[in-house]
Amino acid sequence: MHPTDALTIGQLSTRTGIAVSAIRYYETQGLIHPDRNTGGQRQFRRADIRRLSFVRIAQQFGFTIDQIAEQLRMLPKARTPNKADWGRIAVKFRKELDARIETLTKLRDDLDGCIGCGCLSLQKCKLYNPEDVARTKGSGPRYLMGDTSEYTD
Amino acid sequence: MHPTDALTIGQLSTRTGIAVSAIRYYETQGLIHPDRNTGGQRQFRRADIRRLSFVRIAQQFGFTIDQIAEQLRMLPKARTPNKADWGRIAVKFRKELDARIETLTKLRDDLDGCIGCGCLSLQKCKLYNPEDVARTKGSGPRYLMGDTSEYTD
DNA sequence: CCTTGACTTAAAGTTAGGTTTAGCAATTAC
DNA sequence: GTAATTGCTAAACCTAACTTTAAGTCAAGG
Repeated sequence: MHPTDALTIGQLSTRTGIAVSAIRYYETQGLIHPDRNTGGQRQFRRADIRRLSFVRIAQQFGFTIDQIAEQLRMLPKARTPNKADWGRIAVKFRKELDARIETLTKLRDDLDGCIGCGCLSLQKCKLYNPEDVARTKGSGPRYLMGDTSEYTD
Repeated sequence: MHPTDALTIGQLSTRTGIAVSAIRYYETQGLIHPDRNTGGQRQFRRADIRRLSFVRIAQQFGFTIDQIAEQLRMLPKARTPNKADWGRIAVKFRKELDARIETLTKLRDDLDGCIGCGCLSLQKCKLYNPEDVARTKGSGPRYLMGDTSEYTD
């Protein structure tokens, strides 16, 4: 029952638990590059199961599709990725994760300070002035925090 | 120059660093409930500065507008919220934060295991089967992880 | 051969959290 | 008093990450 190791999109979906529509979408985003058979249908390899699984894990970690695509581009194109290849990527993710945990922990500690003072005051509260943001735009008492969005005004 | 403590939307925007359009949006989402003057323009109170600042902090923590609105609904409507009121909310957030840090830390530790084995194998890898998710839907070898999205298929 | 089920594309729809635009009214400044 | 600001609403637009729909093609079984 496995003349070749090719998988249809439906089979890949079943094996990974990822919706068919999502898999097609991932192709448009450059996360996977399936071949096509003579009829134009996608043909995946078993290595794509791992690839897609990696995508889901990375998403769980909070990475965007673009960031994930960037990592995947570092995998060898010529051969099937091996342990070491995946390991290198995992190390990068580990670093990112460390950073995020640290940020969140710092935020939590600042919140602890706030529970004590109950202030939430623009001038005094640490929460409004995390060291890693603010300050920069030096224009009086504005800019509470430089959050993820670009439009601070 | 301050006959009453009422603020226009522009003033509130300046004081909080939040765009006027965002403030209007927050009103549609029930985060703030400004009065109107005779001309139909919004009139905010100084307490709204704190309220909006709280919104931004909560967003930094990763909460959605809906979740934030829910918390804000627990503030007293009759009087201006005091330290104790804000403190109670902060405690709830602290708990949520703790949970998130824990999840992320666990994920990181699992990743550490993976760097060692380099597996990323559906059957064996911890990353695919975090204890807190999976299992539930008991239907063969599917459902890698129950991530944030609803459409697992 | 023909039906059924899986697959194809393109385009439109969805949610979150806003921004932008258009056309008009109220305030403020001179 | 009039011009420049600022504010108002409604509706359209934006990005991410997909899903849904429409209309049609391919593959497998009997």
